Order: sequence, then structure tokens, then C-alpha cells
Amino acid sequence: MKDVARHAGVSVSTVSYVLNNSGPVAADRRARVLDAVQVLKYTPNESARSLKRRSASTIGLVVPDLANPFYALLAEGVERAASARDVLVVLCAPEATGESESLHGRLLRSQRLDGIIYLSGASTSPASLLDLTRLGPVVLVDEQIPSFDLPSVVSDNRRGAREVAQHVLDQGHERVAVIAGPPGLWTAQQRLAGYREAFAGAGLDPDAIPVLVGDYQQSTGGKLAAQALAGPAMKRPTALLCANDLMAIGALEYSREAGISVPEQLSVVGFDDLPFASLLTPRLTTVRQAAGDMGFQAASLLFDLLENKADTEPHGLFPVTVQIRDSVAPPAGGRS
Amino acid sequence: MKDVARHAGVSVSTVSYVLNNSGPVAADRRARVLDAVQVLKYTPNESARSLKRRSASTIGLVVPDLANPFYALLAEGVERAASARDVLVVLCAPEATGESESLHGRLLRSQRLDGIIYLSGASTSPASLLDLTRLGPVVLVDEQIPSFDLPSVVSDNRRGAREVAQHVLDQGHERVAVIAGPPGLWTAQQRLAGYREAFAGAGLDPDAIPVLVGDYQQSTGGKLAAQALAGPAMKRPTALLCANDLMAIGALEYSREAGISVPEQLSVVGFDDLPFASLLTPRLTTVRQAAGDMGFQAASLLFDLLENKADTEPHGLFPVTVQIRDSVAPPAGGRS
DNA sequence: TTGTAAGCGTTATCAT
DNA sequence: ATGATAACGCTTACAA
Repeated sequence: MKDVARHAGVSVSTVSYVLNNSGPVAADRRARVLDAVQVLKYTPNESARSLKRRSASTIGLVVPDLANPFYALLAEGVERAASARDVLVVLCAPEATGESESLHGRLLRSQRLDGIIYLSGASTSPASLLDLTRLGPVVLVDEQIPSFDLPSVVSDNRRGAREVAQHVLDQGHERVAVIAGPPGLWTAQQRLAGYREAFAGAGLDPDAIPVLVGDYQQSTGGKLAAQALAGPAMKRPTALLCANDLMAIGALEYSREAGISVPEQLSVVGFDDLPFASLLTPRLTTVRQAAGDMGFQAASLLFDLLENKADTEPHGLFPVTVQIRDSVAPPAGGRS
Repeated sequence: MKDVARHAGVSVSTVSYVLNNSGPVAADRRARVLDAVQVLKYTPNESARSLKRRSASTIGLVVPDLANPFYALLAEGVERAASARDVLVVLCAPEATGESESLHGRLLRSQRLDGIIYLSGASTSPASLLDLTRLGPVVLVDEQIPSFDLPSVVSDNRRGAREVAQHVLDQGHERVAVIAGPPGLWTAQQRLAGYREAFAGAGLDPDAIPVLVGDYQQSTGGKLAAQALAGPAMKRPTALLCANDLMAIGALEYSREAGISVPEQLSVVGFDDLPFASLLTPRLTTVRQAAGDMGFQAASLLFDLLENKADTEPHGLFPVTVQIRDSVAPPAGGRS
């Protein structure tokens, strides 16, 4: 930078003013500076900048599991928003690396990270999350902690669940079972609530519906499907509402093994619309979340927080769309 | 840090010595410092550190497409290696953000990144890559530029292709077609070479095999499959060797639409073993790459480079394993 | 073994 | 409108 100043015949402060538009500079001098920058291929040292500015222009992205395409899509959204503001995104994959949660805190305090986007997974602990938020700005994605309202970005899980359930009921199904997610997670609660709303709306008693508690894992989906379908053929459910695609896939696999054909003998729906949901046989009917947009929004929210522009959740829930495909059909002895 | 020094009754340099083990310190004073650190919850300012050390303890990870699980797995491997050394990994997704390639260069020069791991995709330009490597250490993954030997981590594509082709030939197939990858990519060339080796080994003339040139895209797989299967039933191939899973899936979809049953009438194999390859119907026979390990290795190589420990590719090719599943069977009129 | 002090490359305050 | 100059928080000769 000194070199640039010398080369342009001005002082370092003038160079700084030009580079940051932070002071009045005569047109000709500005041009000379810009020129010197070109010639010398000068690039500001960002370490020095952040030291002075007390901000790293970097945010952290905590991902439970990158191999999950839903998270990957979210991450891309975050990246998009960040790179638009020249902010770097650092990956934190605690599960993959066996890091303690407090590491994020350390990063926050050491000024390497200005804020954190936290994509919560099944193993998230509300307590440690709360600690984190005290250390610096944190935006939660795909989860909420009901009691403390932290800034968060979530989609309309209840609506999605209600609508996909409605679709199933519209086909005439009356004996339906739910394979739910972990009761501790907000998303799981919301989805279950959505299913119940649909049942009530169709004149069914929500409390009469069998709910099998799962954990969002594929293998569990298979086991619970087996359990749900154990009874005599005339009494067992003709449709399975699975709280996520992974469990739905498990259910699909079980059905195949058990010789139950989908959708002829059994309808199955999921939630998430993983990219390969439409590649399965049969193609899975499910609910799509706008993963990329959520990531983008979350990052934008975080940036607002960093500039004290906004405080808590200003936006509503994220929209969700039912993807009607082949895994749902009217029940064998359909009511019509 | 001054506070810590004061609190411990020593000078700042002593504190620094303790924190970095970079100087001799009396046991009792060291203890006092450590204590003060605890009490004051002191965390070193990393911006200042990197300014002084001229290194950011951060590497960049360029990913063509995070939604591709193969890349996601690689990324996790990189993360693992990096976090073990307390190095941060920043995500660069040029495709997602429309960034120019030169951005990476800027990051390298501005000292925000110490080095880069470059997962190359179909759209990588060798020229710009070469520029990059001049700006700082870059490790290439899953691709090589034959003429310049840059440090790189790749798996044994040729062997994988040869073995999976062998498996197909072992089943008795004699009329086989190849759906290849983009001819400009090293992986595509290697896979094709592997197929040819298998043919030669089985006494077939490699030059007589129909090779359809694809681009690793799913839709292309479908189109090329249609093309390959266009002839009269008695002359058309009984097996399709697809250079990656995505194109194999396209082929599978086309077959379904065209009423060609797999594997009864047609065998299909892919390459990559995407996580859902085994969820398809039929389950896809393919070749698995050790994605996570490759990422880990790449990061380790980069760190060695940064410490001038090693220079170019010291290790061999990464092993690869054929996953035998349901999409391959003996041809209809099998030779046995 | 420990302390003093000189930078690292910026930004920002203050005179000019 | 511009230029000295003092921080920012740390590392590291060099001196004691």
C-alpha cells in the first residue's frame, strides 16, 4: 500500500480513501491511485483490514451432515447471499469432525467469524445453542426453540404436512397411519400437527390415528412400516404418512420386501423432496421445501443482524409445495 | 492480552511465549499465565495473529456443485483434515454464485486463504486453473492436467472402469455400448481406457465398440441410451457401460419408458456410486470411489505443501470398488 | 529466563 | 482535499 502511495505520488491515507470511498479525493488523484493499483497488482491485505475493522467478513455455517442434499442446497443459498456481499463462508461440520460445540464459540470470540448460521440436525442441543447465541449473532435454520425466540428461518412445515395429508385423504383413504419424527424437534411437532389438522378437516378424529414415533432415519422407517402394517389385511392402514423422505424410503423398501405393492395396496408419502425422491420406483409423493431460498434468507437475516438493521424474525414461514407423484393412489376398495 | 499479562504479573511477551510454546518460560509463571487466561476468558485475536504470521490458517474449497453427494463427501473429508489442524475451510461455489474464477486468486493474494483445494467439475478451464496455481498452492481433486503435473488426488478410474466392464463381460455380454463422459476430462478418458482394456482382455476388439460421447448429465444419458438402442432388437447392445451414475440413471429412465426391462433385456452400469444408486429399481451396479478419503488426502497434501514438506504427488491412485447389484444380468440369449 | 520495543498493513483522527 | 500519525493485537528480535 505504501508502494501504491509512492507510485501515485500521494499519501497512504489518500489510497485508503480511494479504496474505501471513505473520504473526499480529487478526481485526478483518484485516477492516479487506481492506476497504480492496477500496475502494481495491489491487493489489500485482509488480515490487516479485519484487525482494524474488528470484523472478519466471514460467517460460519454449521451443517449436521453435508451428504444430506437438503443441507447442501441450503449451503448453496448461504454461499450465494454471502458472496454477493463479499463475505466468506466457512464450513463447520461438527458431526464429521467430532468437534465440540464450544468450538464455534471460540471462533466467534476470536473474531475469525462474525456470525453463525446454524442448520440444526437431530442431535442439536438447545442448551449449547443458547450459549452460542450469547457469544455472537446466530441464525437458526429449520428449527426453532419455542421458549427463546432466536432469529430463525423455517418453512411452513405444518401447512406442508396438512396439504400432503389432505391429498391422501382426498384419494379416499380412511385407515391412515403416521410415522412421525423425533418428538423433541420442532419440525416433527409441526408436521404432526399438520397431519392432525387434515384429519380433523376431513371429519376424522385425530386422536384415533396411530402415530409411530420415529427418528428421521431410513432404517427406522422400514421398521415402523412393518409395525404399522402388522395387523390383519382388512384393518391395516392403506396409507402411510412419513414425516420425512428418508423414513418414507425405508417404508418403501419394507413394502417391497413384504410384497406389498405401492401404490396399489399401500400409499406412501414423505416430506423434504430429496432430489432422488422422483427417481424412486414408484416416484415418491412428498413436500418440497425451498432449501436454497431458506439458506439465502438466513444469510441475509444474519447480515442484517450484523448491521443492527433488524432484530428478530421479520419474515413469515417459508412456503412449501406438495409434489404429487406416483406413490399415492386411491385405496384398494376405494370409497367412490 | 495486555490484561492477561497484567493479571499474571508478567509481560506480554511471556504470555505470547506461553500461548505458542515459543519461548522458555518458568513453570510457575506459565501457570500464572494460564490461570489468567482462564479467569479473563481470553481468546487470542486471530486477525492480529494472521497479520503477523502472514498466514490465515484457512484454506479454500472450490466445489462445482454441492448438491452432488460425491462432492459433499469429499468436502467432509477436507473438513476433517482441516479441523484436525485448526484450519478453517471456506466454501467457494463458483457455479452457484456466478463468481469469476479469478476471485479465488484474489482471495489467495489477499491472504485470506493460504491455499486451495480444487474439486474440478465439467466446466473447469485448465487455463484459469494454471493461473491459480501460480498465485498459491492448489491441490486438484478428481482431475489431472496431463501436461503440467500439478499436485492432485485422483482415484483409479481406469481400474474401476476395467473391473466393472469385466463384470459385465463375465456375464456373457457380447454386444456392449459405452456412454462416455466429456472427452476433455481426464476421468472420462481414463474410464474409457479402462473399458477398452476389459474388452481387449476378453478378446473383443476395442475399436469395434460403439462409444457415444456424453457429458455426465442425466438427460444426456437418456438420449444416448435411446440412440444406442435404436437398431433392430437382434443387433442392439445387451449392456450399457455408462461413465457415471447420472447418465446411467438417465439410461434407466429411458429404458423404463421404452418398455425395456433391466436387467432382463438390458444390463446397465454406472460409475461413482452416488448414495441413492442402491435405492433405485433395479439397484445400480457401479463403481464406488472413496470420496471422503480423497478429500482428507487432498487436504493433507495441501498442508504438506504449505509447510514445504512435500512437492508433487507422492501417493498413488485411490482405490475404487465395484458394487455389484441388480442392474446387471446375463444377456437374454446368454452364451452359457 | 524475562522484558522492551519494533513492526505486520490497514483505517481513522486530526491538523493542515 | 490531503497528509502525518496513532492505534488495532499480536509475534519476535534483541537487550537485560
